[in-house]
Amino acid sequence: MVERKKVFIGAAWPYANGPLHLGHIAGCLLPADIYARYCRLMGYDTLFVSGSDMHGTPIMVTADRLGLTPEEVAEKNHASILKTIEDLGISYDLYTKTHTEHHFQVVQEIFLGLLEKGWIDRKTDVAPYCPVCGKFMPDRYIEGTCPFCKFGEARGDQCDGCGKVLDASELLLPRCRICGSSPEFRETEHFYLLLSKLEPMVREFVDLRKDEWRTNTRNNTENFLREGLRDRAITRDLTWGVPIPLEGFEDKRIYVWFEAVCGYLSASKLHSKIVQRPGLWEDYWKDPECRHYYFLAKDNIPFHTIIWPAILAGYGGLNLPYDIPSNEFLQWDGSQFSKSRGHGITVNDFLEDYPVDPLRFYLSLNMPEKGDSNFDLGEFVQKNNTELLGALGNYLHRVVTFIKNNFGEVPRRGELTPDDVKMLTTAEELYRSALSSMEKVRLKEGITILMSLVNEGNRYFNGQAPWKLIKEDMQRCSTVLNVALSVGKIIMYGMYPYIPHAAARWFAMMGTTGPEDNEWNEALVPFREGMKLGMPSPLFSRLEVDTAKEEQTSNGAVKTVETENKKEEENVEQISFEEFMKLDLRVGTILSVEDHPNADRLYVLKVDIGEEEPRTLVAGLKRFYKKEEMQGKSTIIAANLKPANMRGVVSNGMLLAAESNEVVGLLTVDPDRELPPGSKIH
RNA sequence: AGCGGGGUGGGGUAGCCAGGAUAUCCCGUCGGGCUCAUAACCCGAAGACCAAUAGUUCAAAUCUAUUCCCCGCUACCA
Repeated sequence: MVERKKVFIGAAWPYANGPLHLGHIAGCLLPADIYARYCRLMGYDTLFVSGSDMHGTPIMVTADRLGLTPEEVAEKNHASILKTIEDLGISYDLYTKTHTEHHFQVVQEIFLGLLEKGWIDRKTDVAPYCPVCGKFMPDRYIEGTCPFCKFGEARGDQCDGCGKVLDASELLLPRCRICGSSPEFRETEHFYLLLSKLEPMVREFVDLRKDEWRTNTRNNTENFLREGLRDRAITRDLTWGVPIPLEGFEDKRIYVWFEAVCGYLSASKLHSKIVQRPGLWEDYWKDPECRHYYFLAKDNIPFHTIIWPAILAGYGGLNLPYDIPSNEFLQWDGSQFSKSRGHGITVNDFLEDYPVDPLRFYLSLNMPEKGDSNFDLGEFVQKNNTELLGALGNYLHRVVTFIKNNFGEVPRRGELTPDDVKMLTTAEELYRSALSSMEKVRLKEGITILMSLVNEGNRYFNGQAPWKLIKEDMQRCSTVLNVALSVGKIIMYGMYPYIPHAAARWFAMMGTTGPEDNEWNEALVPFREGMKLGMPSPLFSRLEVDTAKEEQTSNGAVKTVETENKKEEENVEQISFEEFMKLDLRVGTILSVEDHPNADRLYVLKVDIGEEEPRTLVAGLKRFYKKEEMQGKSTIIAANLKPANMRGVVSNGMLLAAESNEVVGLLTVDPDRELPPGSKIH
């Protein structure tokens, strides 16, 4: 007997700093699920896992702001993500999380393994330590004078003045950004993953596999390798994360980017435990025939093509990735989903208004496999109504209701005409071709092929016109309907990975069970003649854009931890008149507007505020104003703002502008009054 | 600025890696058919110098070079 093909499928671990939005779904969860369902249908021995990534600084920051513990924040979001996964019908064998004893153990095992083999080394470094705050400071929390250009506000990792990458210890006159006190440089010992030593193995792996990867996966990775790999610190002076399994490191944790990817392995092992087959995970991780697929968005590529393979190769004895189908981003209303800006919509919110399978269907058609794609509500509704319902749903429904009304059971197939044969052959061909697209993880192509089969079905049905045959030639009518129903069966087998809920409902209606594992072939076997049919009811319903809702969502009603928090911030604190008067607001006339030499979104302005020399200001208005539009305008300037270096140009003050929903307008001075530059505002 | 992706009929897209004869599909527009089906389905028509230029080739949307534009990431958005 031929051994079953084995497949491990991992979907990138969502970061538990907020609920999932549609972008996450389109980029990793959904494609991974479709692929997993496809694999099971093909009879592959499949393991499909993921989990929530719970550690790291951003979660700590959120926790601080909300007055919660990091664990509370992460758990809350984990719960929300779990709900989304369930609602979407993502068929994980296990969805777990990184903040578990089990995960700790697995990570620590890998860590120690690498240490033992010499792939991890400890290096003592001096790091800035703030005696007032009582902790080591992350690079971006320290500022000082750049040793190269003497710019006074260089950050610990990079100087904004000259753009040079810095080490915090190089800074002159360093200070803590939180309390302003000057940090001490204390010795701290950290562990480094010696990527420079692992590089040959990574390179070998990449060269072996890259030809089958998507363009963006390949290019991103090669670019990374071209610059050569640098050793990276994999521990941090933090308390939120996976503990280091060695004495003397109680105040340090293994950093997320090392630890989170290990989740694929820890989740696999946990799954074995849960199903009470302790050695099961080895089938997937130690059998070299098992192919590993990782589904992720493009921002995650190097972690899966370089770092994770490096860890695995260094540790030894475990399978490296096979394919890494990375997706571009799904946009909402023309721009990036963003939790912090409240742009986009969460899946949970979306599913309150619309059913799951139309969403899965639309995202499948619109998957950002090649380039960024846009989620458009109007288009979503339209695709649902015309393709999912109009073409697919209607085909199945017209066939089944016709049969139900006239036969009540699967009609007999008599002698086949060339038309019938052609229909059946086409159906089989397209079905096989769709499966082969899915095999190559060309999921968009797969569903498109299936939709063309739906088209063929409708055409056949129209051409044969069973509603006429029923009056003229009962036997012929019966055959046509049998063929049409068989085509429907094939379609729904093919569609099952994409719209599993609808598929299951349809098969239930037929009085059978839905596609089982290893049943892809069953699609080509006609339903048993004489089998009684259940009561047909439409699979999909017509949708409408709820305009009120749309208004709300496109205005950014993403219910995230962030926005909840924002609301609190909007309860603006009252300040005294004296405090207000601290602001030196002046009328300023914009003399000139130039592009910033080193930043895409910035202008450099010369503004006359009544001083001898015009002020130089930097403003991020490029997206909202043309140069000519700003030239000559009298606007309001905050004149006593601390100067700031904006990517190499020092800005002495700030233009005042109002913003609402991405519409930005400068505040200008009443042109009917003579108010010279420098006039004080109060 | 560095990196990645992309520019295809009115809108949204497929095809490009492995170059070939009428450039795909959905919507929209126009005309027709059908009446089994959730006003769904089917047929036909109009509409694209495949971003631009140069090159390779018997042959280019597809390969090469250059340019322009869009999007994202990084940075930054005072």
